[in-house]
Amino acid sequence: MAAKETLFSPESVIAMLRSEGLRITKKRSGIVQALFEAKEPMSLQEIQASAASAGASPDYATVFRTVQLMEQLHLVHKVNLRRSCSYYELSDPRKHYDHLVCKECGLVLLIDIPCPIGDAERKIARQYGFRNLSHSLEFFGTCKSCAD
Amino acid sequence: MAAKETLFSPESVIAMLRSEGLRITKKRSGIVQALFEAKEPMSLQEIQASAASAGASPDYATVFRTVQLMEQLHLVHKVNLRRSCSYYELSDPRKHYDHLVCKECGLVLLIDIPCPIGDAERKIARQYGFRNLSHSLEFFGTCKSCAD
DNA sequence: GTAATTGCAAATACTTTGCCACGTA
DNA sequence: TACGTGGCAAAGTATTTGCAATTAC
Repeated sequence: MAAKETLFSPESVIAMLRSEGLRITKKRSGIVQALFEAKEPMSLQEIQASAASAGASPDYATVFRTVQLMEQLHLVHKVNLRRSCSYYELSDPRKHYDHLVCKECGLVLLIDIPCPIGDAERKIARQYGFRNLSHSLEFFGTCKSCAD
Repeated sequence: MAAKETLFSPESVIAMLRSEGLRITKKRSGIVQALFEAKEPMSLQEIQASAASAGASPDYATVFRTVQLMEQLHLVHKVNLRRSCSYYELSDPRKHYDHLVCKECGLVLLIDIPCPIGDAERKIARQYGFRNLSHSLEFFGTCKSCAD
């Protein structure tokens, strides 16, 4: 583990992949880029489409394998949108990725609350003996337009 | 909506299903029973297996449809375990179902923190104009035994 | 040049539906 | 009896893998 956290950017992620002995290809860069441009969690198909429109045109299997790799390296994680496929987003350890989801229309908003979880997280880590805690927090409800 | 919350038990869930005009069968009772006996969120397969070992032997499709029904009635919900299939657990409206998951071995613990989310939930509801908010909160980390 | 990576296509897994026999109310 | 429910089997969707061609280093 690094003594000092490096900046979390496409470049730093690429550097991390490289330092794992992985090769940097146009496809992989495109996938990393797509994840960084995301406004909300993406399905593998969405990642593929975004990477495609940015010049790289990775095969679906390539997206799958790259995301899987990044997941193992804790660079991305799955988000629960209560849908039928998996959604992924970056895991910047210094950021919160908490979401607000409309159960009716599927709208997904990224919310930046002053995170009431930090304290609880530390408490839980201590109490249960867990390390490297992160969390996944999603709120589900009915948005304004759908309430009408 | 009932003026007074009834006890959340297999019987009350059965009663709710009945009051929706649904028929109570051995299969459905078995599925409800399985969910109540669960120590952690269950996949459809696990629900099926549990119901089977308790005497009912519902078809997978039956489990799927029953759980889907219960989900629509807000009696169960999906939980994000960052795995490839869906996991379900009961939705007792008076309880929190927050989880602590080990990323290494898959251990899942139900934690009962004094819920620091309630306040945030109300704040978010107001700020974003959402109604009927509920949330899903999971902590991911490395458990004590896996840290060795 | 060597070994990792990619695309293709197939295999697997999970989810969802149609239809008729069956059982509950 | 009437209509909701269950099982079977198939269809639909998402995930995962094998292998030969390709490409980064």
